[in-house]
Amino acid sequence: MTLRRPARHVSVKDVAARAGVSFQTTSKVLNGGGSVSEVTRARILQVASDLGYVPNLQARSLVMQRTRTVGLVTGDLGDHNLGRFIDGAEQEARRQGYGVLMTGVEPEGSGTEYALPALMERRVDGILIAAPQMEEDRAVAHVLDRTLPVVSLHHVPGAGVSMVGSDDEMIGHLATQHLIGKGHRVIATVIGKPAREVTQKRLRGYRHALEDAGLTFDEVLVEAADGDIGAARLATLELLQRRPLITAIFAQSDTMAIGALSALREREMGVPRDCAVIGCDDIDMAVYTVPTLTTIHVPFFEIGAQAMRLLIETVTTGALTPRTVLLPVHLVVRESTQEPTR
Amino acid sequence: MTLRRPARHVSVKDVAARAGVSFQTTSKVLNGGGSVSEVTRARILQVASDLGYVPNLQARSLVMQRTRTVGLVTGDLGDHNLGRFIDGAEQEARRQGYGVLMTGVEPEGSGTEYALPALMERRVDGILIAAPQMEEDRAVAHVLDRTLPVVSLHHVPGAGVSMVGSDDEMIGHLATQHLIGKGHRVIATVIGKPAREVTQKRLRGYRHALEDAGLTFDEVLVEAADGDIGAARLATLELLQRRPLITAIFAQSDTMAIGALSALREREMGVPRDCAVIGCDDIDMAVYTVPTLTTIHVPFFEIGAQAMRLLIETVTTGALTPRTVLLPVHLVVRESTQEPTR
DNA sequence: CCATCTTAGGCGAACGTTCGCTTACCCGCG
DNA sequence: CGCGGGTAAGCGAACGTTCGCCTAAGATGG
Repeated sequence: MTLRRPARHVSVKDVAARAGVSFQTTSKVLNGGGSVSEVTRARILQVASDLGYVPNLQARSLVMQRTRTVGLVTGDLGDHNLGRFIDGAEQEARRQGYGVLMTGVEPEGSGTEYALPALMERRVDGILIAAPQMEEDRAVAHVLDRTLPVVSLHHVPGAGVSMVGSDDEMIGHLATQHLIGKGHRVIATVIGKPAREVTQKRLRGYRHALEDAGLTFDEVLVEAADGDIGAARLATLELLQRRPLITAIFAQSDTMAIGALSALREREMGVPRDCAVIGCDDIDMAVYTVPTLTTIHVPFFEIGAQAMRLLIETVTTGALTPRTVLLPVHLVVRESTQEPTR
Repeated sequence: MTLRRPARHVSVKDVAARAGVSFQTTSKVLNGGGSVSEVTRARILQVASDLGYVPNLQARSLVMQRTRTVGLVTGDLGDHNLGRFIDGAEQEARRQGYGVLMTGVEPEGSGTEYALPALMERRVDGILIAAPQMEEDRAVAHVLDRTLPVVSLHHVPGAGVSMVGSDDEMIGHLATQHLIGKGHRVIATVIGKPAREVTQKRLRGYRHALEDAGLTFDEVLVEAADGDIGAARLATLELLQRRPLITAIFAQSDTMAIGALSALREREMGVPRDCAVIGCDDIDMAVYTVPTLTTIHVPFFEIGAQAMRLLIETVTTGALTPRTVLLPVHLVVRESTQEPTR
C-alpha cells in the first residue's frame, strides 16, 4: 500500500501558471468579476477542472471578513427533538451555502466555557444555540452580547439573543384543555426541570386552562421529573400515591409521557380507561407506544430551519434588535386520551 | 436599541501596537515560541486580555496548512444510534482541540454531491462519515480516495477508508444463539435494507448460529423492513401470516423490534409467552417497551469516540493503510425473551 | 580590550484569496 | 494622424497568522 503524500492543494496560482495568466485573472474568472475574454475564460476553467482546483474558503474568508459558517452549540443529541431541530437548521444552512461548525455541551453544562471561544476562534458569522442547559448559564449572555448574532431555541438570560421556538404556554393550554374537554377534573402534570423557561411556560398554560374551566390549580398535582423516562415514571408513581383519584396526566414531553405510561402499567391502571395521558412534542415513537400517544405536535424541524434562516438573515443584514418567533403547534389525538375503539 | 457595529476583531497587530512591540513578538508570546523577556511577555499578555484578543484560526490554518477541523457527514439525526455516535465523536474531537464541521445528507442520498466539496473547500483535515446511505454511493470512494483521511461508521465501497464499528456478524450470532438457548426452533428475522453491509452481516450471523445448532436456514423466515418501525410492523405481520408457528423473532434493530412488538400485539400474541423478541443496538427506549426488550448492546458512543480518535491519529501521523476496528458487543437480557417474572 | 556567545526582538516572506487601480492594446472617429 | 474610449489583463496591497533568519545589544571569557 502506498504512503499517502501530503499532496498540497492546487491553488489559483497553480491554475494561473498552467493557463499562462496571472493568478488575479484566474480569480476573476472563478468568481465572475471583471472582464475576461471568452477564450481565456474557457481555458482557465478547463485547466481548473483538469487540475481539480478547489477554492480555499479560509483564505477567502480572511480577506472577506466573513466565513459563511455558523456555529451550532448543541446539547445531547440523544434528545430526539434536538435532533430534528438540528436537521432542519443544517439543511437550511446548506441550502444557503453556509457551513455548520458544531460543538457540544454536556448535560451538566460543562463545555460551555469551551464552546463559545472555540467558535469565535474559528470566526463563525453567527451562533445557533440548541442546548437547553445554556439557559442556566448567565455567562453566555455576557460573552455573546453585542458581539455576534445569536439565535437560540431556548430562552437565554440577558438580552440580545433572538429566539425561535413554539408557544409553550399554548402547548400547556391545548393539552390541558383537551383533557378537560374529555371530562377529566383531576388532572395531574409531570413537568421538566423547574428552573427552565419551557417548564414554567407549559405549566402556566396548564394552570390557565384549568382556571378558564373553573377548576382550581393544585400544587399537589404537579411533580417534576428532569425530562427523562425513568424520572417521569417515578414522578408519576409519586403522583398516583398522593392522589389516587387522578384521571388524567399531562406530561410535559412525550418522553416523559412514556415514563408515565410505564408507571400506570405498573399500577395496573388502563390507559385511557383508568387514566388518560397526553404528552407534547410529537416524537416519532408516539405512534408506537401502547396505547398510541395523544400529544401536541411541535414542528422542531421547521423551527430549526426558521432559526437558521433568521440567523443568516441577521448576519447578512447586520441587523439590529433581537426577535422572537413562535411557530404554531397543534393537538394530535391518538388512543391515550380516547376510549378504546374496539 | 443600538445598531450593531461590524466591530472588527482585534488582531495580533492591535495588541502589538498597544504593547509597543512588533506583531511577530506578540505572536511569539501568544504561542510560546522564541525568547522574550519576562517583562514584555507579561505586558503583552496583559494587553491581549485587556483588548479581548481572540486568535484567528483561519489565518493560522492558512500558513500551517492544517485546520484542526474535521468534517462530519451525517445522515438523519432522528436515528438515535447516529446521535450517540456523533456525541462520542464530537466529544473526543473537542477533547483534542479539533473543530467539527457537519453536513447532512438526506435519507434518499441526495446531498452527497454537495457534502464532500463543501468540506473540502473549508479544508478539513479529515472526514468522519456517519451516514448509512453513503454506502450505496460509489462516487464517494472515488472522491475520497487518497485525498483525505476518512473514517466511517459504515462500510464504504472502494478502499482507502478506515472503519470503526462493531462486529455485526457477532451481533446476529449472539442474538440468534440466545433464542436457540431459550428453546426456540422456528426463529424468524426482520432485517433492514438488504443492500447494506450491516444487514448482510447480521443476517449471516443469524444463519450461522442456526446452522451451528443444527437448524436449517429458511428464506421464508426472513423479511426486510427498511429500518423503520412501521415497515417492521408490516414485515412482522407478513411473517406471522406465512408461518404461524414462529416462536421467536430477531429484529435487526431495536427500532424494528418495537415494530415487531406492535405487530404481535395486534395479533394478540403475548411476548414472550407466544413469541419472543430480541433486537439489537440497545437504545434507551429498550428499557421502556412492553415488555422490556432483550437486545445486543452496541456501544455507539464509544464507537464514535474511537472513530474520531483514529481519524485524528491518521491526520497527525499522515498515516498509511486503512484500518478496521470493531468494538465488542454484548447481550442484554430483558423481558421480551424471558418468561414473565411474576 | 577585543572576540565570542547569548538574549531580546524585528524583519520579510509566505499561506490563498479579493479588490481597486493601472497599463497595454485595439478600435473608430474627427 | 492623434485622441478618446472601451476591453483584457496584470499589479500591489490587504486579510491575520507563523516561521526562519537577522541584528543589536549586553554579558562573558581569555
